[in-house]
Amino acid sequence: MSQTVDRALSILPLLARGPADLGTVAAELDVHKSTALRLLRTLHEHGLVHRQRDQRYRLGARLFTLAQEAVANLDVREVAHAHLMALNESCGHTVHLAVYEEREVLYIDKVESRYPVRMYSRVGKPVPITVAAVAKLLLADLPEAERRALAERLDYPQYTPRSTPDAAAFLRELATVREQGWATDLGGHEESINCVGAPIKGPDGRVVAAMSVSAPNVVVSAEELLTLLPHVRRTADAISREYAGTTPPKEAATG
Amino acid sequence: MSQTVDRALSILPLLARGPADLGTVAAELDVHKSTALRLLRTLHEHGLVHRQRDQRYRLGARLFTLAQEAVANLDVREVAHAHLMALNESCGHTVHLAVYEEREVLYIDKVESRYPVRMYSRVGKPVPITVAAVAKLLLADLPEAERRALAERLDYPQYTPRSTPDAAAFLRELATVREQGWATDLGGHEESINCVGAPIKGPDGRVVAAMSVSAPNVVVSAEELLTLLPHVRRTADAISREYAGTTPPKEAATG
DNA sequence: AGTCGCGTTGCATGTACTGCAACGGTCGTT
DNA sequence: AACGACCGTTGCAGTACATGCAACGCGACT
Repeated sequence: MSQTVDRALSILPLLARGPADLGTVAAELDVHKSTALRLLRTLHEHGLVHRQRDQRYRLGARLFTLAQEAVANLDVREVAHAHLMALNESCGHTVHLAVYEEREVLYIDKVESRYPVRMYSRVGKPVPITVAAVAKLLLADLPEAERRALAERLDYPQYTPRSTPDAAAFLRELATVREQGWATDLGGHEESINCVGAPIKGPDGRVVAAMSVSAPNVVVSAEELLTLLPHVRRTADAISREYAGTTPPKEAATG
Repeated sequence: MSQTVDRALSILPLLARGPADLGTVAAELDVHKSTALRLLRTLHEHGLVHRQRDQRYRLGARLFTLAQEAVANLDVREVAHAHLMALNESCGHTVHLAVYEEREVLYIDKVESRYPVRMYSRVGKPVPITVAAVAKLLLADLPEAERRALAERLDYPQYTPRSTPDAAAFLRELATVREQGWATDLGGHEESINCVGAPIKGPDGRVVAAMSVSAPNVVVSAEELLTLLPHVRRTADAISREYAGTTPPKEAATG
């Protein structure tokens, strides 16, 4: 809505692809060099971009600090962390915590597997939204209209033969998930990786986050992993209760 | 330099302190509500701020993604990680990796101690710049003029009696560090915590990052920790060599 | 030494940002 | 249930401010 700011912010994802010099930035924004310069300078003053010795621009450290503070505001994460650690202690597998925001699902915490074979993922990375167990849990709770609209607009990449094929199938899956109160991803993203997840609910009953346990076939079979379901659900419920306790009753905080 | 962008970006640190509504933001920026609205909308479209259910604004998830991608561009981190893990495996203590950028030093990687008593720190958090071993290493390598100017401008908080007292002492310390090629922090930040660190150098010999091992007194004494120095230096040198190998010879990348 | 490329600066033009005032919805109150 | 207060939102006129141009300075490469 604000042209200047819009242009300035467009520089960030551009630099996320790697360092760039002034000319490149100006060309990509389709503005004059002097314009790009002033925008970059402003970003620089705020620490969002950094100028390296060869004069090219990179994303800056302040982004780190901000992201850090952003996550600090997500109270669920604080509450959940200890529970996730405990779950990891007892089962040994990778544990994830994720939230939904602005048509994206992303991991906000992770406890690494104690097994040598680990799943690749990273806190802050968007989650494959059509297949991940945590994504299903979070989307299943969206208001009907929003859920339907989102499902229609998504891409359905066929990571594996078991990936969700299309919007219709996805919506059916979400209905099931909402009804049963838990979700799985059985090789829908990576052929050999399975996940079981459960929702974390706020005091108003709405899903504020989702957690899952993931393990590769080579460590435990899908059936064995499913035996962890009660444990996962108990953990999620425990987090929900503690979260309800710490959250000011009226505050409808997302995360 | 660009008023509009400047104002828009000022919103981010403001929201980092916690969610805020439109009126608050407008008041803090000292602009009209409608102006604040348009800025917030633009930030929103780019995913940098998120609107929660109570209509208040929070920092958004895209910040995470960007920070994530920013760090992915720091090649030192990629190279260093395995070495840091190995060092942690062998000694068990907390291992940190840090870089200098825009008058700040910050942790970009960390391997947690295997001992129950752990040092508090967080990736992305600014480092106490006048006392931390990694900060000394990074600042010691700055060009004379910049180093001196920075030292004069810093605050010297007395965390403990052994904290660096003033600019003169700090500059002397940096000279020593530069000469000996390693640094310590013996209770200068937290009374009971000691660190030993060594620099990681780029192909041109300049310090691109610094690493350190930290442990509380209750686990090992300062003397014991110092016996790890050769090990730490060997690790830092190994990273330097590998980094020199992977870095295009001409690229003067900061991180 | 000369030329090319890139970042930088000052300035005139006009665009798009600003603040105002009025509207509409929601919540809390009487 | 009706009223009032509050907050977010919209359209608009004026003008501050962002834009692009052209010229300069600097360093690298030939």
